[in-house]
Amino acid sequence: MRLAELSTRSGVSTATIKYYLREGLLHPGRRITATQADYDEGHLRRLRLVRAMIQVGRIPVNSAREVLAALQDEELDRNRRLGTAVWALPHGPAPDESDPATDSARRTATELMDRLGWCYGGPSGETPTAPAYGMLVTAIAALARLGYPCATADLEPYARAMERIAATDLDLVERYGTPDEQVEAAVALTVLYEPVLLSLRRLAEAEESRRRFGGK
Amino acid sequence: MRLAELSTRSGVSTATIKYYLREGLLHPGRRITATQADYDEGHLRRLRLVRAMIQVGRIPVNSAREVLAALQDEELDRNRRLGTAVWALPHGPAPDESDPATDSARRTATELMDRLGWCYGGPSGETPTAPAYGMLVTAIAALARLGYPCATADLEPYARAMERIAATDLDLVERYGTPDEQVEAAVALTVLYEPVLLSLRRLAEAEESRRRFGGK
DNA sequence: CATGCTTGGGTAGTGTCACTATCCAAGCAT
DNA sequence: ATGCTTGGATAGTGACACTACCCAAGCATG
Repeated sequence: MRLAELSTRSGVSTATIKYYLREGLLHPGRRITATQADYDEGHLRRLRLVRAMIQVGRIPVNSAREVLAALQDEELDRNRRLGTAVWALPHGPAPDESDPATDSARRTATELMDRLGWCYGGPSGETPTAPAYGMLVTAIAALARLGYPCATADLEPYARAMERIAATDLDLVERYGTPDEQVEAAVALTVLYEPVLLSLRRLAEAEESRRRFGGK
Repeated sequence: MRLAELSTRSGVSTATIKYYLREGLLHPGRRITATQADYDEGHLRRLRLVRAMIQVGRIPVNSAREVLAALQDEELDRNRRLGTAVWALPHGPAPDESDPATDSARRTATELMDRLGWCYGGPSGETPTAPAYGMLVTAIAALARLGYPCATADLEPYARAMERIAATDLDLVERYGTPDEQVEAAVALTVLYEPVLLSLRRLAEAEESRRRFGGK
């Protein structure tokens, strides 16, 4: 398959594919002549994954490259590959340590983790705090600054719901046979179910609001 | 309070505050002299909301302006104000109608809504499909193109979880007294709980993965 | 009252990001 | 031989969220 065909089959312009090749999100094709290269189904699949991560999952190109690199790092076992990949996902601004609300938020988050019995360490297990943990602290601090309640008890129902979601996620992942497939599936499902969750939440809120405040 | 004090109290640079004033995210201060203006606690509060929406909630400046405009539109009742505000939140690319996966995704989404008994219309009730609905269709289609299962039955547990989350959200909102406060709270909680949910999900996935695949 | 610093408003510039347009030589097709 | 297509490289584009600079008006200080 040549570049033009890869483009039509994926719906991505040749210019953009060339950009992804330059950025290392896609392996170079097999060179046929000095001016032609051959791409296969693997390229097509990877290209679709890249597009979905960037456009639907809103992952920056640089992060996508890191995630993909982690996916195929032969040095690592399955767990670490997955952990490293999720580690590379964007996670917003770091907590603002100069703000006292951050300290308070960090205490709330730690208390929540304790109550749930969660570890929040990295893939290597040496408990460098996960990026998602910083993301949580930042969000709790922002809510606190605005005067919205965010005590451990307020967060617990959300955490419990996410516990069930995570179990469902991993059930889906375990449908896949090989570790390689599982790791890719885990990343794809983590990233692409995010918009699914957020949109379902907004729809559910609209529905609940309609039910509570009159159905007209 | 003058601009400089607003800046130190909020932690936002004067240049950025001036930018927000220009963009209409913040009302102009009360003019004292030709070169001085006075800002109050309301400005500080609004500024913190704007910052949180943009930095933590990752809302573009233009969308934030629309959301805030809807919040204080005196023409509308509470439900419509809220609906209009949530309507203005970013919702990713529209579904790609030229792709057959989109048709299939739309059928899946409709079936899901039916099974849950949800409406998916707008705040005005005339059922122009909600932006969140398009967001859902886009995500399902992307998953389908990658070969990941996304049948109605796969989505239902996620939707059920979000149903409970939405109920919790609205319980929090109902703590607030006046409709004005409730509308602001609803938007703030919708936007700022999104990173909370996503980070909790990633932490829960890490925890669940640790439990299933060995805790070392 | 002169001097110099600060203030708020306006304009123009910056860095990042995700592409996109253009150019070029090599090749294939007729 | 001629002209179109291909892949690679370089430079440019438009959106975005600021950010730096300039200016005239004010206040503060000796």
